[in-house]
Amino acid sequence: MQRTRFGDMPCSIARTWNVIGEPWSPLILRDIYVGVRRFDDLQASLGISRKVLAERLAWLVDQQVLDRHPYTNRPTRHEYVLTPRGAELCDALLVLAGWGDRWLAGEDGPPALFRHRSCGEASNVTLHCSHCDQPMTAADVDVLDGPGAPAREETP
Amino acid sequence: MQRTRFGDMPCSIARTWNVIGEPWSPLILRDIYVGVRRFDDLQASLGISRKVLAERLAWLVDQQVLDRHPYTNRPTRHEYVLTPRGAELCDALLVLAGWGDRWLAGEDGPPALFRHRSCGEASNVTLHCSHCDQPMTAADVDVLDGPGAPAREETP
DNA sequence: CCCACCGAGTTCCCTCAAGGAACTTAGCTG
DNA sequence: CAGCTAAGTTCCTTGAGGGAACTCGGTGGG
Repeated sequence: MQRTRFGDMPCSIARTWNVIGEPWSPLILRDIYVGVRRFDDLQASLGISRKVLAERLAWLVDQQVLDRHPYTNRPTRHEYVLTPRGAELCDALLVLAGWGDRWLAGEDGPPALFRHRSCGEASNVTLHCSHCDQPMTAADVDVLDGPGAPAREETP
Repeated sequence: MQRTRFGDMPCSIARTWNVIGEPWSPLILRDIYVGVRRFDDLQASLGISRKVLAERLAWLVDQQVLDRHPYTNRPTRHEYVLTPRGAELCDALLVLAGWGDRWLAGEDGPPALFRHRSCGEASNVTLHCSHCDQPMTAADVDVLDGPGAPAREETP
């Protein structure tokens, strides 16, 4: 929850940022993605303030990125799991991680490897076009107004 | 610059977040990517405080994501352009935008379309494995320690 | 020559969120 | 009953975000 609300902007990047743009949010998702699912475990793993963690989790549940469900009654205890929405966000994390691996890893090399289960190799993600299946990066793209674009001034 | 420094964590997501995780950073990159390159234009386009914009631009230049170079002397004026590092970050923005398009666009549809220049179609990005070229998402991945992982305790 | 103007910041002040530590609550467990 | 544990919640301090006004160097007009 930053000062300016990004969620109302006519821009999918801004809206996405509104959901996961606060500090800690992507790291919380990362931890849940790799299997750290409980409040105290998350707090210990991240070193985050309990207050902020509680706020973030509530927000992410509210945004339908996470689901809070009990893993035991007697006593009732909850854990946080990814929703389909949240799982797709992890794809974006994979790309961010790839960028960090490429540009920020330093001499030691990347701190984590991603093994593609179906081919068994540690690899990185590359971006392809959903239409022609060929590689596609931001440099190969023209940005056009979409149907949800704000109305424009008539040609001046 | 958030309170906790993410840049020192042994995690490429955290390190990447340290570079672009503050509010506004991805929107600044987006604007520069689509051609808004000057201070006042960015300020007007984003509605950001001039103070924060100046801070962010300086930080992004410092992180080698942007380059500040003069587009005219007499009087000296500067514009901000993407470095190769920054251009690759825009790939990640494309993925974030895709997620926003899919989950947050609402009835009006996405506010922007991305046309793949080589095939001419408006499309989205999908993630593929850099090794086997097949589709690859976070759900198909095992996360392993990499060479830059912190040393672990001996097996307890 | 003087004044207004423009781009690109910088300074000042206020508010609100991040961080930390301590406290709470509900239900086991010995 | 005392203590423990998971999962928050409360309180306080500090510092970043936001806005508005100010600065600075150069330019162009009268």
